[in-house]
Amino acid sequence: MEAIKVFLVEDDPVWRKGLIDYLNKEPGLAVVGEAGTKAEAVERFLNAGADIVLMDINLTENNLDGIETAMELISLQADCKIIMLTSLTAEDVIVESFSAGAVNYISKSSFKEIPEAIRAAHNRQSAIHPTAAAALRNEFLRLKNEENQKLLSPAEKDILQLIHQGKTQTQIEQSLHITKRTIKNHINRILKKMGVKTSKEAASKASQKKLF
Amino acid sequence: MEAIKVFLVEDDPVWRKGLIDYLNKEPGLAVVGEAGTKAEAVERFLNAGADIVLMDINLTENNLDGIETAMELISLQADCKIIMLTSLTAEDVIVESFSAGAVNYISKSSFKEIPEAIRAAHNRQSAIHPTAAAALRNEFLRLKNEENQKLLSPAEKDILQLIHQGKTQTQIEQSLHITKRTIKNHINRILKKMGVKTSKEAASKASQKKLF
DNA sequence: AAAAAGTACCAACATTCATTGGTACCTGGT
DNA sequence: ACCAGGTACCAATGAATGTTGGTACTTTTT
Repeated sequence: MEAIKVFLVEDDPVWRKGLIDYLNKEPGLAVVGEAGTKAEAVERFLNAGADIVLMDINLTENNLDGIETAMELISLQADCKIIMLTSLTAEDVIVESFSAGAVNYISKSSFKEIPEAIRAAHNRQSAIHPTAAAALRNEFLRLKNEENQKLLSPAEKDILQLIHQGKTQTQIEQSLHITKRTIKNHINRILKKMGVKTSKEAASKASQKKLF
Repeated sequence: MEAIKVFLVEDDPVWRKGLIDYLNKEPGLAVVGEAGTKAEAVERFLNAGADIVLMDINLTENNLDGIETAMELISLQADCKIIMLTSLTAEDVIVESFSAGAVNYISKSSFKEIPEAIRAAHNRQSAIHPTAAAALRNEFLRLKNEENQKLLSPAEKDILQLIHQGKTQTQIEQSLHITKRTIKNHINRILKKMGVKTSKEAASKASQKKLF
């Protein structure tokens, strides 16, 4: 079986040398290219013909140009699999990395897991590391919630609230000073948007999903 | 140290008995409540005082009422940690589960990992399983992309496209039959939206992030 | 210096979406 | 038969956003 070809992007010469030696000793892994800057990475990447990219996020002091570099490599080869390597655990950096297209995110402190992560990425079994997975889940929930908030218009939310409190259409008519016709129209749009059949269903579902 | 208290929701009596025996034998784990239906779960959950819920997704044949049940339990106790248990690997079911608020998603076929997942969830170290993590990542990318598409208006996208092709404002003026003034205004809004300083930057960033 | 790009406002117009209400009809329960 | 809820349209109004272009000026590039 052929070795998995790894392209390494790391500015620190000590880490670079250390990682190359370390990975080349691993059975089934071979470092086929290396770069220390964004420019070098872009220049050498396609010729290296790598399966996996291992990318340090801080290519220069106080800079996240590894994320930019990742995006560049993906524009060069859409299906390239990039694993981010860093000591940072800030959620926004993790999220940015995945947003840029990275398949995994590993802390330099747990560098022992790198070979396993490379193999997993190569087999499309993205076993995302706990801290990164938690960040991804949080961001997913944030995005889902944002999407949910936009589903219903203010007037629709008002009406659904009152239905949830058990009010009839006649009672809502009095509460909001609008005609039953308007209410029926709003409810009809709500039912279509939410894919349910009755306003009670819509109200309880909306309450569970925090749609209002 | 006190044992982690687990509440089990599972309709199949064989699995239910098996899981209870299995988990109770694990050091540090104790099943403190069980339910076979949504109604039972809602009724018994708060009294059980559990730390973690292990929830089968199919409480009835061909039904995903485990997801609904999860949402119900979360409305009862917002911070309850629910692990979904299922044999399904459909991406939308996984996504729905996390959307409902689950912290993890385990296949019944890898039931040996359940104790570890329970401990991880209890320590807030959500080590999400590979298949689920991949689904979560896909959905995250889908949502991010949707968000990205909305950043720029149609006219702004058109202009950015042409800039990316290397056209000058004078050339764009001729292509789109609008004055240079309009173009400058569009570009100005684009630069503010994207937080960059030049239109070239904006164009290459937009191309990388697939904003048009 | 000239050309190209960018900044900082303002304003008319179009389009899209939300809100409100209309007519007319169907369904399920009491 | 009546009433509440629901379906299927249509339409006027208002608010928000997008589009286009204006004046006037500064910065950057060639």
